[in-house]
Amino acid sequence: MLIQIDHGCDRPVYLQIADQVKRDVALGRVAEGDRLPTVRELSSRLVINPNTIAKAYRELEHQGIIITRPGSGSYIAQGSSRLSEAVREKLIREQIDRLMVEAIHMQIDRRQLFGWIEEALAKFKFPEKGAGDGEDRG
Amino acid sequence: MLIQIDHGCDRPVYLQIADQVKRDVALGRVAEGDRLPTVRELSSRLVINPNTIAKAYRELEHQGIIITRPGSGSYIAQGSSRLSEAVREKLIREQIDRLMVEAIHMQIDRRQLFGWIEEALAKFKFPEKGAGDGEDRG
Amino acid sequence: MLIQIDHGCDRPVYLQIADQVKRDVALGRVAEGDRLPTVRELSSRLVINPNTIAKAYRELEHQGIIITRPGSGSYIAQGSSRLSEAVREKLIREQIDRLMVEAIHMQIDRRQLFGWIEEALAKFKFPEKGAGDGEDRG
Amino acid sequence: MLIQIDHGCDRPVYLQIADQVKRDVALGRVAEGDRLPTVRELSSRLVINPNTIAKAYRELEHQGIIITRPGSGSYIAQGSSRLSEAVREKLIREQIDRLMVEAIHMQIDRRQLFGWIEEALAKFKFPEKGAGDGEDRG
DNA sequence: GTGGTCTAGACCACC
DNA sequence: GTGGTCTAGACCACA
Repeated sequence: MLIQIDHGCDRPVYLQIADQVKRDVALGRVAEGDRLPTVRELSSRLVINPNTIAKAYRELEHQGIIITRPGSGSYIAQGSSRLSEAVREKLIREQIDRLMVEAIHMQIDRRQLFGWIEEALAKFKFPEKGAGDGEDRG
Repeated sequence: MLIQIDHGCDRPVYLQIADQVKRDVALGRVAEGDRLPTVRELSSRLVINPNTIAKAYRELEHQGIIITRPGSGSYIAQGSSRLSEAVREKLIREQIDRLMVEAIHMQIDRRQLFGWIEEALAKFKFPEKGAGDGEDRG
Repeated sequence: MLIQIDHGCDRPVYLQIADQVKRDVALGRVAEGDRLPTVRELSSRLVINPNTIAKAYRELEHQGIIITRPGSGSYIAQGSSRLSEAVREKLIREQIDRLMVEAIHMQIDRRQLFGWIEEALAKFKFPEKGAGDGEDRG
Repeated sequence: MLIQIDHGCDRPVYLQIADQVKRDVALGRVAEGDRLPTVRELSSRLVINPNTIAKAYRELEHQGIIITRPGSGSYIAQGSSRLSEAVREKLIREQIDRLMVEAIHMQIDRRQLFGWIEEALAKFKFPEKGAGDGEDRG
């Protein structure tokens, strides 16, 4: 699992790590039950304090993305969201709105933005509920 | 200009204010040259420390969204981003990716997400510059 | 808010703190919106590292018991459990079973245990859904 | 003796094992003098490190639940707690309080909780010593 | 070996 | 003033 930290970025390091693990799960690059790098290994690889890695893993565990077994290591959990449907819709729609606002202020036009979104929709591995819906996209 | 603060939300107050000003510009609710409420007025209306309002305005000015004329007030600036095209594309695509990651982890399916995005694309006021804008960029 | 730490106990200090805050909420000793002691104050009062207090508060926030606003402080949130009904029942019944097992191995007899449980049921402030259910108990 | 390990659970494996042995004693499924599986047998059956099993047995022996005779095996001991009466009462009452706190935060109502407790009280095999045991204690 | 807890202290963002 | 992040390092529990 490749993880990169941008120390110039204002996002906290521990969240950058959590983001990237979540991203790899979302992209299908890691599967349920896969073992994550140990705290110490990632710590020495990224030259970051072990506590910071541990904090990232704890955050992921709180979100139900991984489970961590003391003495053994951390593993990708089953994908499950504990939030109600209404709350999830609200959160995602807010995030979409923020994206629109940013794009407009950066003078991205609608067609360009739409193109990038389509690329992203194709790139990620969505959980398709029905059969035969999106197999030829990703 | 209507601004509402959610103190239960984890987003800093000064960014909530800046977000909403930017949003109103993006939605076309306010236009270039419009005057913003004074720091003092907004401060008493929202029952928020004036320093916080001032910080929000400073943030907006830094992003080029408004201009502040000492002794006169703050005004909506021309929509122009000072960032290079490459940086703007990178930032927006990162934001799109984060949206995909969150949606997947909240088990939103692709079709549902696409629907919400289409609604948002329609709702906001994009600067359409004609058809020949970014097609040869790569 | 009175909080006491037993350093001889094997339960982590940060969980002892979280337990006692939860307990005070459950007993009705603090109400929604009440402010908790600041991290620094509790830290100096209990002679415990501020990070440990902060960890307790973060745990409470993850459980939805409190909300914490940077720069302002931490406050009791609305009582809400995010777990599904089935999961909640399973967790509580497991805890009841553990109680029975311990009591039996400590040779507490059934009547004695029942008495203590009745006392506890009366002592705590349960959310009574219907009208006129348990007012004469607590 | 059936023992099952939930690796997803946060309770340490060695305590899960000890819990289940204690539970079987409390339920009357095993009686004094019964022989426990050997460390080696349980180790291979549960696919768990023998050290972990040994630790569970050590814990049980420490609590006086089992006795281990080197070269012979481990056996269920006589049910007797080495703790003083006051300490036992304190420990059990604390456990009852924790149960109340958790139930309240999970929004279980008093009647529902009482029902579950009654079921558990009936399910387990308490050592009823007659009616005149602890009436003048507290 | 693994992760968890706790301490001590620096620095930053927010109000 | 408030809490948040990160570092450094000691010690413990678990497998």
